Amino acid sequence: MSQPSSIFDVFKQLKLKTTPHRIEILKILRTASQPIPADDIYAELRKINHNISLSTVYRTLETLSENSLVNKIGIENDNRTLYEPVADSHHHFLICLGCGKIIKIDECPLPENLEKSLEDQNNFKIVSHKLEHYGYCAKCQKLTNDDLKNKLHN
Amino acid sequence: MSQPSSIFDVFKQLKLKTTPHRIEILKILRTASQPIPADDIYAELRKINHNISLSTVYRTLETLSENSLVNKIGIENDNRTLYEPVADSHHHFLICLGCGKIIKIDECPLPENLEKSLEDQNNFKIVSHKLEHYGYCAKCQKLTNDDLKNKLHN
DNA sequence: GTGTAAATGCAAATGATTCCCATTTGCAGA
DNA sequence: TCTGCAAATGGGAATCATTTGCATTTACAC
Ligand SMILES: [Mn+2]
Ligand SMILES: [Mn+2]
Ligand SMILES: [Zn+2]
Ligand SMILES: [Zn+2]
Repeated sequence: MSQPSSIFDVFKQLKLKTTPHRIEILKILRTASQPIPADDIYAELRKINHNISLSTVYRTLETLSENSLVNKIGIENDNRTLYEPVADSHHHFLICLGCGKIIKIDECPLPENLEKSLEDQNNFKIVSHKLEHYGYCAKCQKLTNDDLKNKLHN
Repeated sequence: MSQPSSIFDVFKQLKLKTTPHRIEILKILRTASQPIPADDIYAELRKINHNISLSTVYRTLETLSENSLVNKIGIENDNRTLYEPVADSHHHFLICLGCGKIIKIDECPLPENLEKSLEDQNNFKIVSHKLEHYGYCAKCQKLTNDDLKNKLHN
C-alpha cells in the first residue's frame, strides 16, 4: 500500500509552490474544530507572529480550494464563506442559530435512489448536494431556557 | 371555510401599512418563476415606471421576510440573497450550475425519523433544514455536449 | 382633517472579497 | 551553488451586495 503523502509531496504533485503561508493555513484548517472564515485564519496567523496579508489568505484559500485541498462552505444567514480541509468522506452539518457552532454529521441520510429519480423526473444532471439542519446546540438550548426563567421571574 | 384573505387584510392583521411598494413587490415575487435577487425586483419595478429606491426594496423584503410573507434563500456560490413568496408547502431546489436556473421540488425526501434521531444523538434542537441538489439543467447539459463536440471537431 | 409613528429616498457607510501592480520568492535548470 | 523567471505576495484601492443615518413623506387611527 502507498505511504500517506506529505503536504510537500502533495504540493509538488499539484505543481504548487510550497510556501510557508500555504503550509500554515492548511495546518490551521486541519487543527480547527469546525469550518472557519478567512478572517479567523488571518487572526490566527497574526497571533502566532506569522506575517501575512489578508489578500493572500483569500488567494491561498482559493488556490487550495481549486486544488481540492479545501472546501468552501456557505451557511444560511452568514454572509462569509467558511473553509474546511478536504477530508475523508462526504458529510453534512448541524448549525446552531444561537452561537454558530457547526457539528459535523458523518452519515448521508438521503435515500439511495433519490438522485436518480430526481434526475429522471426533471431532466437534470446532479453533481452534488447540500444538506444542513438548523437549530440550537445544547448550550444555546440551556441559555434559552434560562432566559425564559428569568423573564418569568421578573 | 374561511375566505382567502386579500393582501390588504394580511397587511392589516400584521399591523403593516399597506403601501404601493409592498403590494408591487409581493406581486413581482408571486409572478416570478423562481427566486430572484433584490436587484431584479428593483429593475422590474423601474421597468413598469414604479419609482422606488433600492434601499426600500431591501427594507421591504426584510419586513416581508420578518412577517413570513417572503423567504430568503442563500445559494452556493452566489453571494446575493434570493427571495421567494412564502407558499403552500415545504420544498427544496435543484440548482443549475450552468445558468442559475432553480427548479422547485415539492417533496421532502428526508426519512421520517431523521430529525428525531439527529436531535437525540447530538443533543441538538432542530428547527429547520435546507436541502439542495446542484447540477445541470437540460439546456446546459446540451450546451456542454455541444461544446465537447466542437472541441473534438477542431 | 390632524397628529404621529411608520415608511421612504438618497447618500454615505459597511463588510466581505477581489483586483492591481510593484516587489519578493520558490525552484527548475545550468 | 548561482541564475532567471514564473508564481506568490503585500498593501492599498476597487467592487459588490447590503445596511444605515437622517431629512422628508405618507398611511391610517382617532
Ligand atoms: Mn449527503
Ligand atoms: Mn425537507
Ligand atoms: Zn449554539
Ligand atoms: Zn442551466
